Amino acid sequence: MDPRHQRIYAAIAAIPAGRVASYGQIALRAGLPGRARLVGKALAETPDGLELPWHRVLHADGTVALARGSSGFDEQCRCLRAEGVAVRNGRVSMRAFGLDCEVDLDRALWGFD
DNA sequence: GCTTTGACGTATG
DNA sequence: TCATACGCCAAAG
Repeated sequence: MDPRHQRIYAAIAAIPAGRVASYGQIALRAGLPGRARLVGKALAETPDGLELPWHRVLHADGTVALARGSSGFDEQCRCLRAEGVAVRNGRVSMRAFGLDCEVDLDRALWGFD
């Protein structure tokens, strides 16, 4: 297994439930600054059997990673909501649920950014 | 080797 | 909010 992918998977696995992170943040934690696309690559090629909270990985602006309307999109939203993350119209408030942000449910649910 | 193609990010307009 | 441009780099053909 490519050690870079291992670092990426480890970084993703380290995201606590109820929180989300962007591809860029994952790349950073994996020691690959600026290699966000590589994170997407790794996720797209996640080996079977490896359980990863991939649904906690979003775009930098908080939009859900997968395309709206795709099956993956629905599942990602479902998993996030199951963990208490507020998904509104295909996007999450990074201010409220991002890794190093204070969780502010009121603000997240009210929809302020 | 070169080109195309991404589960991306930032900067602009 | 949406679109474009550009940087980035690995994999596939």
